[in-house]
Amino acid sequence: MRSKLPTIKDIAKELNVSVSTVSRALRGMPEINEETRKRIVKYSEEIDYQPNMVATSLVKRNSHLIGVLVPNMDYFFATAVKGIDEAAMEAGYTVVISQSNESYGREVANTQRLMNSQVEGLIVSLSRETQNVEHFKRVQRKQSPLVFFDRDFPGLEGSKVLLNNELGAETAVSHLIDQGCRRIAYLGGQANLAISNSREKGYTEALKKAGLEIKSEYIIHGEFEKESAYNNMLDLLQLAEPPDAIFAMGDRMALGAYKAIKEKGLRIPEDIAIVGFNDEPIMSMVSPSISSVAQPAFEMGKMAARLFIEQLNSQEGYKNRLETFVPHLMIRESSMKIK
Amino acid sequence: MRSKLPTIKDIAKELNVSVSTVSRALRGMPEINEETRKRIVKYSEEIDYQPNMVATSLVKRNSHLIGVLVPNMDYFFATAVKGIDEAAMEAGYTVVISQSNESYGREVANTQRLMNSQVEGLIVSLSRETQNVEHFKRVQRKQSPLVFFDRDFPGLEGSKVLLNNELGAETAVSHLIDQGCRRIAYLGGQANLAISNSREKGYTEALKKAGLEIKSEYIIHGEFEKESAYNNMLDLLQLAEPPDAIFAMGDRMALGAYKAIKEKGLRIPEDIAIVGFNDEPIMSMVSPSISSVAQPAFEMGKMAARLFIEQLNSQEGYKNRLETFVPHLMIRESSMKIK
DNA sequence: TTGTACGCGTTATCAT
DNA sequence: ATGATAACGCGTACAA
Repeated sequence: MRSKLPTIKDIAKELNVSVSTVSRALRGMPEINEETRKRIVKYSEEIDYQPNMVATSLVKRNSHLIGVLVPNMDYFFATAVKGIDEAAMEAGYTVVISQSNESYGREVANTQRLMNSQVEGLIVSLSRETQNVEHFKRVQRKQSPLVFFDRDFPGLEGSKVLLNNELGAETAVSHLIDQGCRRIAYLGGQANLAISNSREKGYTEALKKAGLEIKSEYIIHGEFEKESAYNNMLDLLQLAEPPDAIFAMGDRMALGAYKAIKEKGLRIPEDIAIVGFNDEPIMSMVSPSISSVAQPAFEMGKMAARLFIEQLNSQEGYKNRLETFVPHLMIRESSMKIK
Repeated sequence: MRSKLPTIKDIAKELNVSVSTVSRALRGMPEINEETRKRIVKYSEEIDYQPNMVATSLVKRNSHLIGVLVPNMDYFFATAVKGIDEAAMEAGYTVVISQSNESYGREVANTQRLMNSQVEGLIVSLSRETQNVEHFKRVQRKQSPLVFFDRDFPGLEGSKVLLNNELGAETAVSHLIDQGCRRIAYLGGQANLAISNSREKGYTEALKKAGLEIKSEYIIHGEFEKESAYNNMLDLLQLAEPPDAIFAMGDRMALGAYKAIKEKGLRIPEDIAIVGFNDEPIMSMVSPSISSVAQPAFEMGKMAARLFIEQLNSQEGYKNRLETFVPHLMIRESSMKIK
């Protein structure tokens, strides 16, 4: 279906003026007679004329579309996307979102698809599976802006908006130490994940600074899901010296540990304190509420969009930028031993 | 930045053939000499030629872009969008997402923005504030496909993908009755909201069928947020005959009630049972876990995209379609009084 | 099988 | 102040 829409040609014909006059009038160029401009504007509104952005894009060589590729739409990414959207909108850009579902294959496919969908460049957060970033080379060869956020990878080239994960972890663990915890365990992700490693580093740093021993049996590399953390927590509870605090690299994992601890009849935070990472809404909804390291997701998204547009408007020889954000610890019941 | 990209013209010049030959070869048209096609394909790959979709869109008069407008990115919509994306991708379409943040003003603005961004039509879920749907008339005048999902409004014209909310509510309340509950309260939204009313209707239906009295003090019209439900629940507990079960029109509200009940030292489900609506992940994560009515979000999204594409490919005189989905009750600890 | 020429809707350049 | 015309990159009748 879809019938033919009116174009500036139709307007020109109807009003006996040239297309250029119509074009100029509609775009409010100065050199137009006020009379004719009014006639043109009036008639355009009558027939509900809408400019065809595709044609404009072709001439101007831009689509004003930004491709966004995220692993999923959990709270963090949904919020970040809102930030991207807001900044993009302000600058007159529209966002095309695509989810990789944490799958490398889909990430590659979606990268292609987005680039073929007229987007002017990409804002990307890598999938958890991604261990190869060749598919982005194409984007760069095209000289298109490429901004990564939240997730990094060795050898990745492009502007980046990252969180100081190490600092976040260190802050969280130091807080647990301040609360009197001495046997703090780390529930982390697979050993090759950049984010997990940064947070682990922050964890060990905090322990070192406090002069506490780093015990390998307190450092767990598991899956991201709740179930995995639940099982790992049960194992931790079997230790001769079970931990008196848990720092989890993600809220899902924190919730798994939380469940295991509760089921064993132990008290939170009295017996075992917990701090998670991401500050998902659920953390404040459960009882006792759970402390968590919050990321400025919205701000990070905004910044990503800003870097994108900056690069778009830049001249030859743009240098990739790196913006690092500082996380903020949300202290809740699960880690408040000292009232 | 952004340098000039190679076009079929460049390829034609380099290979001493005409642009039409290149165009045909690249799109695998049959009437091309196998020799020349190989030369062309080979060279195109060498210089990493990427077709300019903007130009193609202009000629073909389609952008293969679907505009999606959702109120937010909570679990339901995130999942629905995944469904839309999947079906769209299969059909060669790309999705442009925009969030209204439950604001009428943003909905209107985003509708305009999307339509100006070359999308071929819209898949929309209304914002909670929306009480006027004039802004969609424009889309329809353009003969563009318009599909609404999840949220309806009187007088709204377009294809629709809805949930049988009444049935969902009735199922939930009947289940509570089966579990022995007799004083069931309904935590609903503002009185002018279609979804809230449908669910309220299901609630009263179930009571009627069981021959139970419908008490107005058990029917609450509040806000969607947890806090509002929390306060309303506290009020309910003050009644001479407090309810022995809560059916909430949304999970957030269920969580608010949940919190109030727990704080008052009452047991769930023994003293008061709870059923929510939406089946957000959190419902299975808390303890006791909370029953909830699940919507087939992914399938609903897929269907919306299918209707969209169907309409796009249809001839003159397409009739709007209505697809209704059946919800499914997830029974969990919060409503299992009979083991 | 291949080439020529025009059109898609708009903007930009150069005249008038 | 306005008009004619050539782009933008690609697809496609029509010709050859």
